[in-house]
Amino acid sequence: MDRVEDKRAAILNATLRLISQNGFHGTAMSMVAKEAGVSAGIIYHYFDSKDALMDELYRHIKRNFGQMINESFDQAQPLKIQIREILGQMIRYYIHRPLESAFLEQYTRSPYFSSEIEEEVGQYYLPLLECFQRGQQEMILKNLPAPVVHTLTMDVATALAQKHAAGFLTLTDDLIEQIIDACWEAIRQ
Amino acid sequence: MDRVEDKRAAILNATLRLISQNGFHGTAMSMVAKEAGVSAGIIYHYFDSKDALMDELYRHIKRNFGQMINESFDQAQPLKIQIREILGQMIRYYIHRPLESAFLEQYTRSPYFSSEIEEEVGQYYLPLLECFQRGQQEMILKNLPAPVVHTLTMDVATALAQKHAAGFLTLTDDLIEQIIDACWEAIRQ
Amino acid sequence: MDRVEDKRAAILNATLRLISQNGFHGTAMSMVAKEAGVSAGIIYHYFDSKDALMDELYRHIKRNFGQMINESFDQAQPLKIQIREILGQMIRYYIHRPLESAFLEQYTRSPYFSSEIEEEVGQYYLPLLECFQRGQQEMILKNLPAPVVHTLTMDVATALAQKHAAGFLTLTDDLIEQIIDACWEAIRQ
Amino acid sequence: MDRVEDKRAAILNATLRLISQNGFHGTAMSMVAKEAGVSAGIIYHYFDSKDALMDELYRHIKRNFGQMINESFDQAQPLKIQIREILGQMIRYYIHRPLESAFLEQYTRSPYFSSEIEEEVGQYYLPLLECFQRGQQEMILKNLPAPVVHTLTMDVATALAQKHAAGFLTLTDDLIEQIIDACWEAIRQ
DNA sequence: CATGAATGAGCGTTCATTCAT
DNA sequence: TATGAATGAACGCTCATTCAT
Repeated sequence: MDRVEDKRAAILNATLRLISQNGFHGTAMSMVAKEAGVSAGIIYHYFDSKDALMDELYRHIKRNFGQMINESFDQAQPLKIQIREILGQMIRYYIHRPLESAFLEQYTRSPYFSSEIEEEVGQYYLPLLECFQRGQQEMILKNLPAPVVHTLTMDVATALAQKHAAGFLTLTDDLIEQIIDACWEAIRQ
Repeated sequence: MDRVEDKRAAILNATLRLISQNGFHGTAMSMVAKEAGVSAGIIYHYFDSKDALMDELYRHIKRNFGQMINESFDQAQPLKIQIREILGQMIRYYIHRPLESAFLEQYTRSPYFSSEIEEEVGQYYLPLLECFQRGQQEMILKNLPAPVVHTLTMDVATALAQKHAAGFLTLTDDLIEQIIDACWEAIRQ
Repeated sequence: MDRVEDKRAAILNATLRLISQNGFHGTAMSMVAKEAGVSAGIIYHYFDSKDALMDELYRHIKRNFGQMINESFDQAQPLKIQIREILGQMIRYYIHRPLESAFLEQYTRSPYFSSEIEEEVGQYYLPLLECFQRGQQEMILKNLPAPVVHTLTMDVATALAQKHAAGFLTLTDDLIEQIIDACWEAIRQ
Repeated sequence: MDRVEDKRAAILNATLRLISQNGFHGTAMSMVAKEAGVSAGIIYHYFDSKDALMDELYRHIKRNFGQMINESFDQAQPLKIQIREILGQMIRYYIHRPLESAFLEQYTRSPYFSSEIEEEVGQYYLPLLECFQRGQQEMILKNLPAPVVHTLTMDVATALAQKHAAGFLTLTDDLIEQIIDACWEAIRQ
């Protein structure tokens, strides 16, 4: 990885750390610069604006998450096992990445959130969507709209990751398994 | 209700409307004043600061919600019916109050959110908590920590209310019933 | 004149002084605030933006100039005397107001200058235009387009006022009379 | 012309084009670099600073103009014809070079404009000045100070060239002749 | 109680200039 | 010579908060 990519990545990482702690409003560009160890001006060499930086970070996180999900498919397994496995990956992913989950919660409730970007990152989740659709066709899952399924799984995961990070809750491996079971019960037929 | 309370209430209502639309960052105190039909200065007679106004609004909403929940208890019913009824009230409450649910989502992810206030508003939910505890003792509900149950019910409700308000989803009465069923399946033994 | 108008006027005057010395680029809003003896923020209470402040100042100066010109008409005089009189007023006006003439020169060559505002302030000059038109109809003046006449009179006046202010030239009353004669010779039939 | 001079000239040309369109304030050094097809850093190899670049461009234009004027002298003609010829050259020069005239108008009203540079470029105009002086001695021209004569001829030319370029006026050959006549009438005895 | 003009720190962003390569 | 990433001071502007009236 060359210098240029290092600096770009440093800015994105600093942004992630600060936003998850202080929110969008509480994170000044000058703070990002300081945290990343660069000057204030150079951020605008890599990103057009604060908004563009946020959008880029969102895409980055969603892309990583999508890749992880796609890699975890085991087509040899029966659909029920596949779906439970995906569910577990999703929940564990955010629980082990409190910064990312805090950022996503902020982002999706902010004016930055737009249909265009949603459509763009949506492509990373086509295999996942298809899997859930097959689950509904084969009567393994309830016939709920995709956003509802999304809420009953991923939104629950990010919310719990936040509570864990904030100290309202301690997520042990055992408890994580129980949560996976609960989510599965919510969406299964 | 006298004049003083009218003005206080007008400020709180204006704040709710603006925050749910524009977020904390997008809502200037001068906008609140205009929306409420009062001068900018007088807000500081009723509230110590912008933060205090937000905290007060949070308490107000949580108090209302708590009252509604407490009023809906029907002790004559068996516990299972009681819990399902509460579940339905919780979900319907936020789905029919998109402003409140938008505000809560913003607030709980912001730096305003603190343990002290959580503890304070927690008192309104003691009967509810007790009911869930009995459900767990009687083996009707899974033995999950309170914040997890909270996430699987109220957080799901606020998230879906938001998606409904944003147009990503249309919540019919039928779909609401299905969501209630899903939440019940998630938490029941 | 009340306090509010005093402060508005103080800001406009400070702007005029600074722009005529330093140009648009060289005049920061913070300098205007300091020069006017007010805080930086309050300027935005009276004017929407730096651009709007400049536009307002331009309108202000053009309005004053137009009033002066209109008041100097003496309909009892023959047209030739009237036109020479107007010419003298125009030239003297800017020569005695180097700040205004410096501002106008800056403004008319800047991106602020727009057809809409030109049209708006143009109304103050209808009697003047009409007078020149009659001069052309009566074969007293050359049949030149209005912008050319404008250049041969007002633009010459502002340019000379600038050179006087910059010390490249000393404008005595005698010299001013000679300049009036020269402009008259340029436009007369 | 070698590479070095090519690059220097490219930077000066790019600057002329951009300044005439966007003004000093609207022309960033990075824009000059892009327009000239060079890197931002190299400009500082050829010019000490942005100010020095502007000064150099001013000298360049004034030198060209001076050369043109000096070459157009026809000593065989009577003085009156010579002066009228020079007048025509001056006016036509700027009218056919709107970029240069736009730049000059910006420059002469800016903080860049200084007596030292004026003195320096003044040398290119000695033959011209001498010619006007002879005109005054021979009672062909009015006995006006040099800056006034300058304003009544060159400043009029640049102002009209600007109005032509901005579309406020259309300068036909006929009209240009009329303007030359008007300027002549202004300065002749 | 109530107003809204006033403050000033802080924001996102730009850009002339430098310097490691 | 030449590049363009990097710097950081300065800009226009916002807004929570105060205070004379």
